[in-house]
Amino acid sequence: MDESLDHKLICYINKWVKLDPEEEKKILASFEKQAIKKKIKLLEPGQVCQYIYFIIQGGARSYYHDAKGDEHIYQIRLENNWISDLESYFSQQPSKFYLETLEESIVLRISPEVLENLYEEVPKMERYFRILFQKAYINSLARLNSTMWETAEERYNEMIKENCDILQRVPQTYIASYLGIAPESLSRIRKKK
Amino acid sequence: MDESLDHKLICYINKWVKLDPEEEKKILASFEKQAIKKKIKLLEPGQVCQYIYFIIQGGARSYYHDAKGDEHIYQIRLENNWISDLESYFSQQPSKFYLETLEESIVLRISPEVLENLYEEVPKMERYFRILFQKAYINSLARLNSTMWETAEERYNEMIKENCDILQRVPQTYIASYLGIAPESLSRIRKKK
DNA sequence: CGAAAATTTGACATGACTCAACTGGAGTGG
DNA sequence: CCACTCCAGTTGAGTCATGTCAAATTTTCG
Repeated sequence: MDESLDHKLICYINKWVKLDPEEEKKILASFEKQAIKKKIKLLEPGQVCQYIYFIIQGGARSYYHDAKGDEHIYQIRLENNWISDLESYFSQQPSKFYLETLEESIVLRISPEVLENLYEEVPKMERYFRILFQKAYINSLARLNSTMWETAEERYNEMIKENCDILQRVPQTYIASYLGIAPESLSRIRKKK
Repeated sequence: MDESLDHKLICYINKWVKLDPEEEKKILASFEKQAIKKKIKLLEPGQVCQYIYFIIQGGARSYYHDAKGDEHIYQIRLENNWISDLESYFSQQPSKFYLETLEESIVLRISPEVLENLYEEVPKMERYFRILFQKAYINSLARLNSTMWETAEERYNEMIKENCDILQRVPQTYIASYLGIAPESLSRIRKKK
């Protein structure tokens, strides 16, 4: 498998903390690379989430089925992003979620134990994840806010402004679910333009 | 001012990382205590958010005015919780939010520069905040999900189950706004019971 | 006690959902 | 290479939860 891809993770982390070569080596040694075909499940409800995944290539989504059996998409992530069920991963309790590739993908994965060790060995990683979660939290609050107070149309327009690549690569139904809209409604919104 | 209150912060942090007395001292030295009357603004739109606040006693909310001038509440926090506008605080860009006490309150506050120093002096704090943001992110995703896929009534019921104390101490209009419901609708939901 | 604020109630409007039918393009097999 | 199926997306009609606006009522607090 192409070793140069590992570099993407290091690049990404280096945006927020400055790593020396020794640290980079330790980090890369902590992750396992995995190649996955399209529409393959990395996690299913009832299982404990064993890994955080960094997507080097491809994409994935997390979703679940509610009490009525309806499917709702929590996250859609393409390359250079993390995906997991953090709640299950950190608590080591069974997950309610599916984790599934959207495309043929390559990921780097790390288990909670190895991550704990990595925090000890490379304290900058603790800093990196502190910053990562801080930003994720801020983003999530913004998304929460737009879901509460903006119309479906406004939310869709913001989405295409910021993530036009996702639109090209992911079925419309998934986008709709991610935005909290019925697929029919999203279709009508798109027609208006 | 009552010194014993400082202990609350240490207790709270000690739930997640084990501090020795030396570290506790450094942490407490980094925070400034502030007593604030009811309905006082700690931050207004246009200002840069200078502090993260740990509420020892009392409570606060963050809110903003949208383009139409309507007020929306982002967060409601009582004692033993953090409140701030993290986006402004970490980016040092002007905030869009108000931060206002709900009751007469006592807080411990810390500026970004002092917090950076504290991370250096007491690396466990970096770990603590990593865990804090991690949990905040997970909670925020859950709140997002319930806003998207549950009815106003379901959301209200979950709220009273988990935060019945907030209900007693905060005007209903605020709860409604926090839940993303019109105050009239919340009133009708409550009547049904 | 009285003014101001918060909450409730009523009447009505509407954005978005649901369900069902239709369309069109992609992939499959004869 | 053409029919056939399948699935995502679209369209239409009807419904419903929740919002809006205005008025009435209750609560709060100086």
